Amino acid sequence: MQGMRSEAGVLHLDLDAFFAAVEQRDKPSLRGKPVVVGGTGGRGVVSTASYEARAYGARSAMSTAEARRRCPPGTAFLGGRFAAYSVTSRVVMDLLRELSPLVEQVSVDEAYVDLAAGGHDLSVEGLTALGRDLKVRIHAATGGVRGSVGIGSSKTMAKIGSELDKPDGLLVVPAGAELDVLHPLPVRSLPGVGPATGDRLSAVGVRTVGDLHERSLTDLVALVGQAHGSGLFRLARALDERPVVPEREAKSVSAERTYATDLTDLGRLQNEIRWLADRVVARLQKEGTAGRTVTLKFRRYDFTTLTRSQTLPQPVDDARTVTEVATRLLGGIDRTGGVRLLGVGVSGLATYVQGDLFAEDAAPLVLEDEEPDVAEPESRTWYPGQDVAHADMGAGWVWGSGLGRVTVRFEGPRTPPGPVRTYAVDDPSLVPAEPPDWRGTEDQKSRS
DNA sequence: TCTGGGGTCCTAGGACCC
DNA sequence: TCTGGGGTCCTAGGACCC
Repeated sequence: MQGMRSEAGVLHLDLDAFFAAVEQRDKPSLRGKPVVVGGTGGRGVVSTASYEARAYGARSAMSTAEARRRCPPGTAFLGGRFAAYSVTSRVVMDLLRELSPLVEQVSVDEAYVDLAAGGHDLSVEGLTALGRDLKVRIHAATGGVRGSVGIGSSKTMAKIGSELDKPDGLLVVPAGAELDVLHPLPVRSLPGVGPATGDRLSAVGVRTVGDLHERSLTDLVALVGQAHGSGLFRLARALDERPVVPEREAKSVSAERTYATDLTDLGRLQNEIRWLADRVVARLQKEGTAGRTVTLKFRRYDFTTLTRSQTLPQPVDDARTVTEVATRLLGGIDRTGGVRLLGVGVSGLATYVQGDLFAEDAAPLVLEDEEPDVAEPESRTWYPGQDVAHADMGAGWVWGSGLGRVTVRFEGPRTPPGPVRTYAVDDPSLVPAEPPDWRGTEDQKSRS
């Protein structure tokens, strides 16, 4: 059948209660006991509950407070040691790479392997032996961590296979048996069907994948949208040709923080934004990348969440610009009642080299009357976010710089959005000034 | 003490261009 | 003067995943 491999050549591995398993491995006293790893503060949530803790009802994404209520005295609540998880994860991923050059790591504890690309015996017996052997090697190499393996003709079938037989499971779905496995399952067990989609489907009587199979493409698209609808239509028929892709470029980098108590003080909010921007920028620089869009995420005391973003003419990776753009975005948000969470992100990423090329031919700015002399060497240090004065245009701030020119937006902290102009870097009528005074955002807010 | 932190993808509307 | 599509970019929000 079109869209389905004729053999079960994709493997999915999911490590069982991974964080908790590493803790139990490293602390023998925790073995056999309920262990909950996650945020331990007042607003923490559970990352991983050991199977012993799951027996009491502890679950991932549950508030830690709720997990404490459910679990008996003696349950270990741990904050998590991500370096240890990361090292253990690498050991496992290296084992997978011995199976095939095509390994797609989805997260620290999950990966797909294209077994067909690894030249394996893809008979059911061969695959079963391979899966069994892999599980044994993982357990030995990690010192006790176990995983569940699913093998099928597509990523979806492999993932469903590992899901159906965990923990410590192994399920091979032979080519041709897909629909028999799929159709009795609740739609919620399909990857991509969450609470919202589940409710919508349920409302029209679709509870199992078999029910889904009976619906027309048109109905499904009308119900959940074009992309999701056609995806579900195909999934119900086990049509999934997504390849196993080893490395994917990151598309965004972000950092966010939930505060133990809601913040109201503007100075404190600004400090937090700076701290978040520093973290994001450190990672951008480590990866040698930069991005054009800066996003501020904002969660109010009542959990309503909004984002504000601004796309800059050129990619940025410096703390100053990211901080200032994010701080500016904060100015437009009503903070009444307090802030539960702040986040700062940078997206539209490009590598440094690509970034320069991009800026060269895609800078959406018309060069102004004074022809910038690109050949002229940069005689002065300009950095995005810097305040400047211009003889004709008045006060502004540096939006982007590079390639012998500087882009200025004439929009000071106390002035409304103004025009954008690009000048040669040595334009004498452009004069650096003092850093902006962000206390001005209060004025900005009351005026809007 | 309800509801973390890091992501991806999709949708929809408006601006703008051809 | 009115009416028109298509395409891209940007912004905001939502669903989902681990």
